[in-house]
Amino acid sequence: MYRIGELAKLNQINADTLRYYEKNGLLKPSGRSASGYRVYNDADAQQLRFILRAKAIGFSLTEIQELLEIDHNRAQWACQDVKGMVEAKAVLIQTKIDELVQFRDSLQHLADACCGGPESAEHCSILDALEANS
Amino acid sequence: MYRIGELAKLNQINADTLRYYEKNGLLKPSGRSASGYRVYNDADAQQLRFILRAKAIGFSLTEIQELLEIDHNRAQWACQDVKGMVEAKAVLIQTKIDELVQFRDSLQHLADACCGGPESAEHCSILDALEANS
DNA sequence: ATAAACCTTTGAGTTAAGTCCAAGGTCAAC
DNA sequence: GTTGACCTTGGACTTAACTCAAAGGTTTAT
Repeated sequence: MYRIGELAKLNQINADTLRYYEKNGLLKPSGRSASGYRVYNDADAQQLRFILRAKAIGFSLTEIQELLEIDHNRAQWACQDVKGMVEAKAVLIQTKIDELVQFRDSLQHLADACCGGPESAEHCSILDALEANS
Repeated sequence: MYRIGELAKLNQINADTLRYYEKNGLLKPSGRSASGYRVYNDADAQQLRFILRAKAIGFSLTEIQELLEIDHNRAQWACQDVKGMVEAKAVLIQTKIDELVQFRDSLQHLADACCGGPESAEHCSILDALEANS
């Protein structure tokens, strides 16, 4: 049994984050104390670790909600559903990687063409490239 | 001489975006018509292309503002200042790429271990991995 | 008995880069 | 002389995932 601050500290997050997760349907404490304090049990703590692990992997909170729903009703889902979600996410990430690689290459291209010296930037090739008509 | 809608259309952006750029000090129209309409000249149009090109490369509007400032005062800056900015940005992007590659590998790892079949997810290795204690 | 450290709720603020809306003024065509 | 397309301003809204503040109640230690 944990109080909110305790559970937060154990997982190195902010108590506000736990309230936020509750408001968004990700983690509801199993009970409340007589005075209204949130009380989390071990199952709650485990679910929180599920959430944080999935987040670290890169899932959004909305996606995590879907994963939790599946996890709580495993019998009603097929392995391929879950694998499909993960693979779709992988494709998205790959797209993002490709974009960034292209971006990095553009930058590298600009930097490579620049003398990089202490001279005035009057004729800087980088600025010229950005100025260029066309 | 262009009016806001004209310049926007030519560059395939929204007129609101031009007003937003003005508010944020990126592009001030060189004048106003008698009735208060924004009037952009060719130099303005060229600066807009500078902005859009830098944005396509991946710079944030704040960074573009810095680039513009340098561009407008080239004599006061050295090539190495500009090159430094570009290279710093490249390092940041590389870091982001590394993170995403790691994320993608994590996902791939999960997906590879999953049978992906039409069977119930009762014993899905992906969900198990997220559930795992430790 | 009181101070410190915790908890409660509601609601607003944060970042980035726009996008949309309302209420109204202007311009060109027919 | 009146549509319709354009323009003006100010301000609110969007997404994601928190984070903070205010005003007050509870618990724990001294």
